[in-house]
Formats: sequence, C-alpha cells, structure tokens
Amino acid sequence: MTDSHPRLPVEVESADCRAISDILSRVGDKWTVLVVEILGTGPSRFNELRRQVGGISQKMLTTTLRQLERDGMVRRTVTATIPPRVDYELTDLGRDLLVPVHALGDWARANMAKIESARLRFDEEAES
Amino acid sequence: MTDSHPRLPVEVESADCRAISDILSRVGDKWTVLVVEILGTGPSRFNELRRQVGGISQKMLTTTLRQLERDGMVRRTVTATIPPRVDYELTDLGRDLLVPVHALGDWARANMAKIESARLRFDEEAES
DNA sequence: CCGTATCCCTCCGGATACTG
DNA sequence: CAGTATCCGGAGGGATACGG
Repeated sequence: MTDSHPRLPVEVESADCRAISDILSRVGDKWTVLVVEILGTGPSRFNELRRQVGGISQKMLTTTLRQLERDGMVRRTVTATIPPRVDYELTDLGRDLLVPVHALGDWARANMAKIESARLRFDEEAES
Repeated sequence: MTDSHPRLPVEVESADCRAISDILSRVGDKWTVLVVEILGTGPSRFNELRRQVGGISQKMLTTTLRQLERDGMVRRTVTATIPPRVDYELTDLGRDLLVPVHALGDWARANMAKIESARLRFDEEAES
C-alpha cells in the first residue's frame, strides 16, 4: 500500500487520549449512534423516538439522551403543558458528529463482506 | 430543518445494521483501537505490544488480538523457536480501518473543547 | 515467551413499578 | 406523556496461577 501511511502520534498527550477514547466509546455504545441517526432526520419527542428506535428500554433512552444532552449534541426542549411535551433535536455539534460516523459506517458496509469471509475462514480453521 | 418525515432511512436492512453496529462496537472497545493504532506503526511481538499499550492485561490483549485476527485486520505469525516468537501486524484491511477511525479521532480532538464546556454548563445547572 | 484457565467483582442494561 | 426508582441477571475485564 502507499508508503505515505500516516505517522501515528502515539505520543499525543494522555489528556487527548482520554477524551478521544471517550468519544469513541460513545460511538461504540449500543444505542447512541442509533438515536443520533434518527434525530438526524429531524426533531422527535420521547415516546416517538422510543418507537423509532425500536427495542430500546425507557431507561436506556433516557440515559442515552441525557449523555448526549450533557455533551452538547442534543437540545432538550420542555413545553410545560398537560400532558407535558418534550422535544429532542440535534445541535450543530450533534449533526457534525454524523459526518465522521457516517464515514465509518460507509467503511463498515463496504468491507463487511471481507470481514465476514475472514471470520468464516478463521472459525473453519478452529475445528479441532 | 428537513422536509417532512415520512421517509425512514431507519429501515435499511437489519442485516446491515447488525454488521455495522458490530464494527462500531469494536471501535468503541476499550483496547481495540489502541492496539490497531500501535500496530499501525509497524509489526510487534506480544509482550512488546503489551508494553506499548500500557495498562492492558495479558488476557485482554490476547482477546483483542484474537478478535482482530478473526476479523482479518491482524495477521499472526508464529516462529516455532525456543523461546517461541509471535509477531502481529496489520493486514491491508486493518490499515484501511485506520482511515475512518482517524477521521473520527480528528473530529474528537477538534471538538473536545466544545464538549468539555458543554459538560461544565450542564453539570453546573444540575446544582439543585 | 506466549499463551489458557479460573476466580471474582463491577457495571451495563432489561423488566417492572411508581410519580408529576 | 415523560420520566425516576429498584431489582437483578449477565457480560466485560482485571488478577492470578498454570501449561507448552
């Protein structure tokens, strides 16, 4: 492959390392990306979101949204009517996150066949 | 922002969804990216790698490397000498993965200040 | 040197029930 | 409707000891 492979800054400050792996762990989270993807199509209310995600528990949706709100990715708007109404929407930062996440998603889709066959080969050779 | 919402990109094939979130979860894994980053600088032996990563247990290094090998990201080469020697190196696929991962890492570095201040604001308002 | 096998404890996350 | 509170099973992952 290209000789100009990016030289890796293994010596980045550990503070950066923590912060970066922190973001990465959110992307790897079971629900976060799914929620952000859906909010990427437009604002949504709590139970609406719950239905759109499908399979998420109330607890985890709350937790996920709180984290995203805390990180400034999601804006929470409360309308104090009866019954109460709460809207969630992505902030600019949240929408921004979708760019690199989609890049990763595209890579995954483009290479899932290779990965799948690699796994088959590996598991096959593990017959013992 | 968007037009109306009857369009649901959420309905992509669930097979794709599983596979993609599977890759994402590996990226979010505590050790995987770190190991891949280091292997991105060149091949390495087991304990050498262990020292370079720092803080990883023998068990988790083995587990991480096995997963990566199974997925076709890492090639494992055994030299049956005494003492035995095992080298690990990235495959083309593994090096390829680094591209979108670095994009995400760059985004994280570029935005960690915003996130950090968002958190401060959030936690501050949580004083009650 | 390069692992595998156990033990064990923490935390994630689902189910359920209750409030404003 | 939009949460909070509680219980609890199971996976993740560290420490340690042993095998090739």
